Amino acid sequence: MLQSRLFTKTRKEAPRDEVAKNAQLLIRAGYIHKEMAGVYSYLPLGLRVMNKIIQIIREEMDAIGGEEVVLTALQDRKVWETTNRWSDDVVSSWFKTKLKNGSEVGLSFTHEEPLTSLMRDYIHSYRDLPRYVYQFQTKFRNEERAKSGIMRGREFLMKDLYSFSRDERDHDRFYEKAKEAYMKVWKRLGLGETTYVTFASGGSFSKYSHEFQTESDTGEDIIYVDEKKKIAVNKEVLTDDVLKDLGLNRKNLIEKKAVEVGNIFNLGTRFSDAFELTYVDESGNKKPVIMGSYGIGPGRVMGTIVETLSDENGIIWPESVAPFKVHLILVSGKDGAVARKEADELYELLEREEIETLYDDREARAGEKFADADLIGIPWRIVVSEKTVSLGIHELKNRKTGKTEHLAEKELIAKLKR
RNA sequence: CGGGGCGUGGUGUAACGGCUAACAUGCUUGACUUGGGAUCAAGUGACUCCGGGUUCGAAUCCCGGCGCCCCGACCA
Repeated sequence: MLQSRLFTKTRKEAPRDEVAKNAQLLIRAGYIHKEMAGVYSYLPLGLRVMNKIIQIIREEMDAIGGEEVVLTALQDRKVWETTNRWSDDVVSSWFKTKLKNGSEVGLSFTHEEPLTSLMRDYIHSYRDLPRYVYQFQTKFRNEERAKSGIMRGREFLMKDLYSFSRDERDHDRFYEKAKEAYMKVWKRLGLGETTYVTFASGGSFSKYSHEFQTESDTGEDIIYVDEKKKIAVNKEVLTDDVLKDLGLNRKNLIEKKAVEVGNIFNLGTRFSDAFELTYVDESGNKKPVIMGSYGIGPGRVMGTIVETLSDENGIIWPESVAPFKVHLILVSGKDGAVARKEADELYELLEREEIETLYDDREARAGEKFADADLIGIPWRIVVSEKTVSLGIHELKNRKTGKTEHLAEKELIAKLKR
């Protein structure tokens, strides 16, 4: 993509009303735009990152048998009255509005109810189980206090998967698979080293739920990590009994602040009972479906990556989610035509080789372009200037390590194609 | 929802109750320049968040509203 075609621009200063690093950098670099407190639009660069995060999650959900859908954001009051979760006294974060005829509808804050209700039309027999249904969908939550940039918003995207199993044994088996899939997701997103499976409160159907907590000072949670065992316990449930139960020793635990990037929990028959979602087994017995819920917030993931992986000059995206793989920068001297021609040709070559490239073809000084490139944070930078043209080499710099190398064209392409 | 802070050109800041609201940046034009946000020149851009009040006079003081940020509580 030609940078001159990008309508967003970088800015030197962050807006006064943003304190969180994620929002400051993402706004300065032109990834997002703030509409109001806790509500952000995603701009071309931001959308590219978001789509990559989504795709990684999608691939891992598909790999464990997920079937993707998109449910509606407008929600039927009746469905929520089934589980007694319509009232504002029970769920305070509802956004509600009215149809022209006066009847109330809600804006989805989660989807257990509508999906359970929907699945009643499709699950009747043990032959219809198990099912793993997921979506990427906007959630609306009337947070009393939005904060930390894109980390806690009033409108945000969420991947939520719901499992429908015939019994606890099947459910547990999938639950473990989902846990592993989640760990793969963090690894692919560049958060593998700092994200821990964390034991948290479980509710009425299991002793624990599991949160996926990424170390970060902006986090709202306090977790206690056993680094050897790579597991953690949320402070909320930390007691001697729990430690004993999990086989952990208080002495080995390190306190850390962390961001909850995902969570999974056993819903048991809470929703299937309420909606009478049942199936008939081989012997003709009617049984309730066992459900589970598995969430990840892609926007929060994006914010967490920026919080975790950035330096004083800007963002440092992992290759897997970077908006582009390569930032090609033209530095044109007195007679810019030669360098420009060379850069144009290299850009075409990179495009042909399907290496995602942002080409800074603008007429601007080198320093400004470098500063922009650091801020935007694309992993690889190629500089084409009079110097590189006259030497007949390609200069490749790594955003993360700062290492620069000089390569012939073939080597360059080979390296970037990996 | 309790407590605190703050609303001034697009952005970041300044201005004792008193001159035409200043500076930087951005943007436009030109010159010079092209390996780390250069330099110079000329322009552009604000009903000082909204509404009321006090005063000869309000960006500044008072009241109300709206918005934003932070701490805490809450977080299906």
